[in-house]
Formats: sequence, C-alpha cells, structure tokens
Amino acid sequence: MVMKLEEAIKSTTFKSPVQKAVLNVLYTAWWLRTLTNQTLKQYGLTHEQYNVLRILRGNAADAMCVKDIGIRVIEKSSNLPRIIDRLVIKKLVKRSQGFADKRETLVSLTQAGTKVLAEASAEMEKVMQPAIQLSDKDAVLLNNLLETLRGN
Amino acid sequence: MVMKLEEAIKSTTFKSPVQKAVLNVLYTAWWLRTLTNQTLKQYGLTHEQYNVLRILRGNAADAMCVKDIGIRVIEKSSNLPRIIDRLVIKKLVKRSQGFADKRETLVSLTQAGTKVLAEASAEMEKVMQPAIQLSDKDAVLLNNLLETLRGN
DNA sequence: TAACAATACATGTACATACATGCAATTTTA
DNA sequence: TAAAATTGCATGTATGTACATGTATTGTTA
Repeated sequence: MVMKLEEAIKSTTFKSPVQKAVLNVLYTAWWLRTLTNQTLKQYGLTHEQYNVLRILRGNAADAMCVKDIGIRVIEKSSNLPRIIDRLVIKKLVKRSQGFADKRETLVSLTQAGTKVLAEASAEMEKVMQPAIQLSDKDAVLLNNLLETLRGN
Repeated sequence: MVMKLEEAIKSTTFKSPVQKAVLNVLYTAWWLRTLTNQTLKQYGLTHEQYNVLRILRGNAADAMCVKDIGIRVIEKSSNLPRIIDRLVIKKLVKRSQGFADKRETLVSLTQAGTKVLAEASAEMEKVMQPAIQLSDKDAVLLNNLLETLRGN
C-alpha cells in the first residue's frame, strides 16, 4: 500500500507544487487515519475515541471537563459529547457533574479504560514505528513546513 | 485562526519529532478540509462532492464509471455511490448504465454541474491562494517529506 | 437584584466514513 | 459451456463531522 501520490490518486499533472502539496497532506492524513483505525479496531476503538482516552491520560488531574478535552483534540468537533457517550457505554470513562461549575461535565478514565488504553497504545507504537519512515531530522523539517503552510 | 500545533492542541511536549509530525499532518488536513468546506458551503457542496466533480471535469471522456472515480478520490471510501446520489439529486451529475459492461454505472457532469463547478473552483482558488503560505520551493520539499513519511 | 448575555453541554439533521454484506454481471477455469 | 470466482456497484449499521438550536447554569450590568 506504499505509493506515491501520483499512483494513489492516478493524477500525473498538478496545477502547481502547492496544489500538489495540499492534496498530499490530505492523502497522507487519510493514510494515517486508516492505519490507526485498522490498528485500533481489535480494541473496539476509533482514532477519535483513542485521542480522547490519551488526552485524559495525559491530564494530571483525574477528571477533565468536556471543553478542555475539546481544546486538545486534533480534529475539532462540536460533538465530543457523543464520542464520550460511546466511551461511557463501553465503560472506559465515566461522567460526573462539575462541582464548582454545574454546567461542566467531568470525564475521567475508569480502570477498564486505563487498561484498554495501555494495551492499545502499546500496539499503536508497535505498528506505527515501522510504518512511518521519517528520521527525526526530516520530522523537524516537515513540522516547520506544515506550520509555514498554515501561515506561521 | 493561524496557530502553531502547540497552541492548536494545547500540547507542549511530544514524545518525538515524528510523533509531532503525525499530529501536525492530521491537524493540517483538518485545517484544509475546514477551510474548503466553508468556502464550498455557498455552493451547497462538500469537499468530497467537489472532489468528484473535479475528477469528472478532469476526465477527457464525458462519462466515467464509479470505480475509476474511486481510484482518483483523495480519501478512498467504499460509498462513492452515496456521494454520487447527492450530486444526482442536485442534478449536477447524471447516471447511466455502462454499455460495454452492464455492471458499471457511468457518471457524467450535467450543464448545471459544469456551471456550479466553474464558479466553485474560481472561488476556491481565490480563497486558498492567500490562505496557503507556501513557496513553490517549500511545496516541493513538503511533497518529498510526505512521500518519505509514507515509505517512498 | 432583576434582566440580559455568555458559557458548557446536549441534541437534531444532513452528510461522510468504515466495514460488512448482498446482488447482478462478467470472467475464469475445469 | 456450466460452475465457480471475481468484479462493480448498492445498501445497512455504527460512528464521526458540520452546523444549528435548545437548556441549564453562570456572569454581567443597568
């Protein structure tokens, strides 16, 4: 499944290198999401659910309100509540009402969630590491170019 | 809405430059999709519908089977039929059965579709050009790094 | 302090995506 | 050439995404 963009979307001519770069970023993101979803499937997780679990783990406190989770997810979405719904149904996280601000819903990992996340992230590392062929030096360069693209 | 990844996902530490690059690609793709969808909204199009219309325009022949469209879309999807459904409802494309191979469904732009696509792509160019801050030289570099990431 | 505005989250709708399955047409092969 | 496998597309279900709207709580201000 390794292929150049030209093969991937059967296009040999692009209006400009910039136009090609835009398509290349979109295609690479799709490639990464697909690889991630395939890896997480055995744990019953999607890449967005995994993202939320990781954010909860990364947080020092044991609970986090929905808004703060939303700030940290990669793909901003207005319906975090529904992603959280599915994690609650699977008993990987639990919800409670905020005490200081009753509008807030606090979300925290359950023991089961912590366990599944540990297993899933170990597997993710094992799969992604060999799949992603990038030296640290190139990664730094890539990060800079992406920031440039977005206007930084 | 221009911001570095650290601000965008409120993360200051990453496990490695490669880990950061992965998140950066995903975030940049989300940024591009959002910008595209907002621009296309006034034409009643989503970025996937727009992608299909452009593929049809790019094709020399006046009709294309679903499989060949599928090969060319950026985000591979098993339900191209439903994206085409919505374009048919809006009368931007029309369907017909393949003559050589009756399993094939041929899709072609209508006059209305050609017109909407012309307007939408002009607007897209006007919006994307100033939004994307990348020199041709950097774009070439970015393309190479993305190919490297995917293992080419 | 009562009225108004803002905030945090939930929910509804339309569309997109991932994956499995089904069906008809075509190709392969025994 | 009949049976089996493959191909091309459609469809069903669960999930995710974008956007608008609703509701309860909190903050602001006249």
